Amino acid sequence: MGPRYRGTKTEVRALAAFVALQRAAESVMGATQEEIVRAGLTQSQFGVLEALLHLGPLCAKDLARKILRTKGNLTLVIENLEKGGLVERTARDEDRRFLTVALTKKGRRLVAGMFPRHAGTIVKAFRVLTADEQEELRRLCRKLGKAQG
Amino acid sequence: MGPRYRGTKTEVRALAAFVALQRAAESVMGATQEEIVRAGLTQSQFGVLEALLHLGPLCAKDLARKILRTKGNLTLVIENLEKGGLVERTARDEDRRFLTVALTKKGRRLVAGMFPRHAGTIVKAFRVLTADEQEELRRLCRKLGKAQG
DNA sequence: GGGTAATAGTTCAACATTAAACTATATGGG
DNA sequence: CCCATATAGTTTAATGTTGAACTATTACCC
Repeated sequence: MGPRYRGTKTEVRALAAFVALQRAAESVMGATQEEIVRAGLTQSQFGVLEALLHLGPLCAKDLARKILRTKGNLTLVIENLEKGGLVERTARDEDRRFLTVALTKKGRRLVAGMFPRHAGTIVKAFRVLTADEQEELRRLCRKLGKAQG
Repeated sequence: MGPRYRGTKTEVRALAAFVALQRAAESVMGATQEEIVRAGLTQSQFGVLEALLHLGPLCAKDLARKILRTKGNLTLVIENLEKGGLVERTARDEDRRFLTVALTKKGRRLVAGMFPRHAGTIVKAFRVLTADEQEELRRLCRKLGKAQG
């Protein structure tokens, strides 16, 4: 009903890019969602397991940064993973403020088993882009992501 | 500690692009977060107001699609906006299953007042990219987003 | 027309998420 | 050593989010 907002070309360009960016990210995330739910995990839980698989044991703070959540949230996520016997945490001796979170055998088996299908889903989603386009997208996104914290 | 997962080139390329995509989206969202919180809104609430400002009155289902949330969630988001006197909903006469959600004067004033700064934040975040890069990013993201739902 | 399927929205319970206050540990300068 | 400061993690309250079951309305079709 009301008159639409009309921005400058610069604004329109950035806003359009931003909307597309959000939707693309949501779209690919949605594609991976089903497998994760089927395994009885949340996105955050899977994100933690995946990070531990690829990077080895990490402290909670690093995990929070990796999966883009708050510290407070990580406490719960790790707790729930621990209840499921998928990770274990131990205080670090050098600095007892830190916890080292590591995969258990069961956790490693689970996430390692899920990963090929997970990667396949993402590959499939990205197949609408050529290899060069994927690399260009990555380059542009990295520039954008690095610009802030 | 365990050996890192080593995927094929194709997998590595798609996964790297996906991670960068998520982080870029999070990064820009984070930049806009502060203004939204300061206005006493959530991301979802602001998303609804923004959609209504740009597109005019919409039904809850369309709003859900726009802001990438579930119907059930929209019930609450709209309810909270209504409590704040920012939107009003009226049953549509042609089809009484539909609600028409529209901005009130107060709601319009709020979101229209916020928008320039909001747009400015996004423009600023995207300034690390040239105009051409922004358009290329948009093109790639749209391809990716359209591929699924 | 009446029954069936489809669609819009609501409700509800379970859970996730955040921000802020808090505890515990470490660091560094006087 | 002691105090101030910083950092990692936890707790708590408020709120957001989802998915599934539910109601209400409409569309379709025999």
